[in-house]
Amino acid sequence: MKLHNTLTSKTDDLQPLNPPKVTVYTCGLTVYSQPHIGNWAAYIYWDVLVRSLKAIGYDVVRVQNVTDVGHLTSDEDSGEDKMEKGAKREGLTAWNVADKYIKIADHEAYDLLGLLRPDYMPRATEYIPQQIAFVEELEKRGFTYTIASDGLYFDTSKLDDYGKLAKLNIEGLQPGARVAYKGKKNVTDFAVWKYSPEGQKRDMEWDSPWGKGFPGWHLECSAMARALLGDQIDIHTGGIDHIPVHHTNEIAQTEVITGKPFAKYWLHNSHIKVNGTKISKSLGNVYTLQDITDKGFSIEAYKLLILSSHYRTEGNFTWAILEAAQNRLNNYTRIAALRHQPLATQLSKQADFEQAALLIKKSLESDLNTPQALAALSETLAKIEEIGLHESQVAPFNTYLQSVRDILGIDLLVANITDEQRAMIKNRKTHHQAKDWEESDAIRSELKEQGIGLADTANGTVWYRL
RNA sequence: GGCGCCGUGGCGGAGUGGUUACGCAGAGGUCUGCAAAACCUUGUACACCGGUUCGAAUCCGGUCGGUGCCUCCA
Repeated sequence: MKLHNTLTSKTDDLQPLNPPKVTVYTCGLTVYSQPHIGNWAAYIYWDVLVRSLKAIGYDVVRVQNVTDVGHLTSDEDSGEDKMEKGAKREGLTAWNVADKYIKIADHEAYDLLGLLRPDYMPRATEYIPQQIAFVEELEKRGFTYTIASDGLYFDTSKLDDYGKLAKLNIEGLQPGARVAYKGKKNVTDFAVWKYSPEGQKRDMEWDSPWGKGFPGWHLECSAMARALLGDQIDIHTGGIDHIPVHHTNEIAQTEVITGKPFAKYWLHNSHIKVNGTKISKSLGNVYTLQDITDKGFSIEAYKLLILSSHYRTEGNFTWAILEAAQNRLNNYTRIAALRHQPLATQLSKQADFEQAALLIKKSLESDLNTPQALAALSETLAKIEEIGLHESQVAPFNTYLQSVRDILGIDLLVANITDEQRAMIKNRKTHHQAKDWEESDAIRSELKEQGIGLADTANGTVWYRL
């Protein structure tokens, strides 16, 4: 498996720390509002990553956290906690907001998108003792300092290699838009523990050796990754936006304590744009899965749209592009339905399904080249459409479709029609042969209402799902 | 201002120093009761300017353009 590693800026061969085990940590959602299609794009890619690793034979242990506290509205450690802000907006407590969006996200990810559930999905609020212990260790090593009535901060100047992931130019940060928060020793310093504002009661706050408050956002990933996966992990994934701050700070904290490289491979997905520009609330182009189904498109088509571009490419979303993906998917399912309708065609011309499956696997082993994998899938299906499926090839074809589902997460195992529907098709054939077009067409339109389309080909009538 | 990414045929989007990516859409044709599908034919792409090379869209430099993070948003 070759993967592009942000840390080395190169596409490296995956060499796990303890093969065949591969540990994967994915930065999860902050559960304070409705997830949008851009959020899901990232998880679709990492889902295929995990599926590919498993297909290769690795024993994957995956953690994906749930950020339910501490994520501020600014990377400057100023501003509000997104959770508390969401609570205010919805007239709920922060705890209720978290529960609400965890439920929604869960439904969308695992019911609608059909992603694989990670082995662990820890909530930051469930790991407060571990986070406090983590900060205590940082403090013991002299990496922290206090800003009165604000919080405990990590002193990034004490690290020689701070910013190695992002290749940060610390000097360059000074004159820019990024203004140092008051009291910080260095612009890049970040909070590991924030105090509850004086005279205010937060929904989420805990006692700590430094006073009542809540953990810094970056801390949770470091603490939970360590608690669940150990001092070192193989692969850490996340959005490209997390490179300069969040992941940089995770590395700083963890490596101070363990003295070892945190993650061996850092994978980052680019963001998908909408209408050629970034997804942003102020631009009003924040779409959800609901919007997709409301327009009559399928969630599976959206997955296909995402996988049609590489995870490191800035993808684009428009309704026209989604329509193209939907058409492509419809063609796939129409051909996949042939698994129930073998023809007495020439066996010698059949596709080599084992080879075809291997082609997909090889593409994904090449830094998760999903567009290339889909091209291979398209070519295989096109061949079946062209020559039909021989009776003896039904089983290999099904095996192939299963591997497509397992590795790409695209389910083309189209269900068979009912006996009744089969009888209707047979009945229509009788009328058709008798040139009784009226009756023949009536049956056809009745089937259409049941979601079954018919095509009279040179080899007879073929059905497909609409 | 700092850091980064990208520029491929109508749209989306891979890849490679010399060979058809692939998909969607379009055009012409064959077939066909109709419909749908299929099949055949069709686009000879790689921002621009230099350089390296026998040969570059693919490597190097520059120019122009777009876009992202640093601020609500993955």
